[in-house]
Amino acid sequence: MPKLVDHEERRAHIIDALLRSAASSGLHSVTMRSVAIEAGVSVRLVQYYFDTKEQLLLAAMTRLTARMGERVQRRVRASGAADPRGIIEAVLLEAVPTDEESRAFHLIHTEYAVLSVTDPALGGPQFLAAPDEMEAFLAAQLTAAQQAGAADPGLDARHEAVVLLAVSAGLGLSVLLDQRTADEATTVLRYHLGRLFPD
Amino acid sequence: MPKLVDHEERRAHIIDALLRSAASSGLHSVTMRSVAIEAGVSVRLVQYYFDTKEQLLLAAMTRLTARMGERVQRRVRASGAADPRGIIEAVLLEAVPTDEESRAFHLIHTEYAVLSVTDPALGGPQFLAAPDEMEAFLAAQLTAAQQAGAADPGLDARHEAVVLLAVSAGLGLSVLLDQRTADEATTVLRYHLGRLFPD
DNA sequence: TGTTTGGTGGTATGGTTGTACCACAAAAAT
DNA sequence: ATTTTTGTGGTACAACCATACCACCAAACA
Repeated sequence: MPKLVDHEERRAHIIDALLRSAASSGLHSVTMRSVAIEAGVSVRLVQYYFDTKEQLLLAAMTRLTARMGERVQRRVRASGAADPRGIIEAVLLEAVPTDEESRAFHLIHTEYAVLSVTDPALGGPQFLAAPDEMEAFLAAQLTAAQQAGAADPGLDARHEAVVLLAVSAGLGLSVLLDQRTADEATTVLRYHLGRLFPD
Repeated sequence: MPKLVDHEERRAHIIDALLRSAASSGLHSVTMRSVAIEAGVSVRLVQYYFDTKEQLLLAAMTRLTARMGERVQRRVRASGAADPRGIIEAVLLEAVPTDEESRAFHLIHTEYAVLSVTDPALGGPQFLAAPDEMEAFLAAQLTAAQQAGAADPGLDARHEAVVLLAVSAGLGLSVLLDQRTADEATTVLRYHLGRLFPD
């Protein structure tokens, strides 16, 4: 079997074109043609590597969540935080779109999420697994902080984890909608963390 | 001039058909035809009362936000709350979709909001005014509660108002995405309020 | 009574979309 | 050397969309 091109690399190239296109004009406006043009290939090629548009969208969503996960991990590592508070802060601040890439990711991710409510074709459980995991992780970090005496022992870790997730999602969305600047959102998030971790 | 039909009533009827259609299959999938069918009228009529699709969508958004505002007011009145805490709780709990109507409203509203990020035709400031007003209102209520000795005096009212708005939006979204039940969201929201208003 | 005007239906049209189909080149396998 | 197989381009097609256009009816006004 002749294999001249790296399939995965081609697919990634096309998906990135889709993400770029979706970032500027919205996920709803991406078409096979627009993706092809943005990627600098023919429509036939997009068809070749992703049989149908639905599969293309699905693959793009998978890649998107993967890239977002990488960003979180990189940020946590870059923050150099070892204590629960630093880790929590790093994780949650990733939900606030600062640079253009982050803004694009969150916008598209939100579009996918909203779309998945009415379109069952887009993996329903795709949007359930990650937050569930995150919630458990945050609760564990909070509990650890409480045991270390860093966090208010009166807190209900489980509930606070849900609040943290909700507030970061809500703040992120408000920044996306230009209701707030990223700096304001960051300040508020830090303030809220300060209430959980008394100095 | 012969005037057999009430224009506003006809428009409302068509818009409600749009909202019903959008609630079940998503705002992105509403077409002139689908709205006409749902409303039981001809496509020509939809054209007649709303010249273009864009105007139809705009009118529907206006009506949607109006209906949502009414719901908030009705809920506050129904709660019979006179103290800041009761009022705040009533207002924020309206962001949690419980009944089907509320769920539909919030879904469509969110779709509009996300759409407005990339589509400048949909009123940009439409989504800025309401939250801004709400934030000021919540901050004022919090300050009043602090002065009455009901709320923790150590709180930064302005920041807490932003947090409240974000957490209710985030919780509402998570309920919409079926990440959480409405009951869980309600419990968490009440828990969070309990932290601001010590018993 | 005739004529304007508001309300309605049906249909044509120009454009776009996802996808299927056909052809062809070149590398691998035989 | 010939026959697969993989990658690629171009194009055709059926469906659907928003909108423009044409015709008609009945109510109001003259």
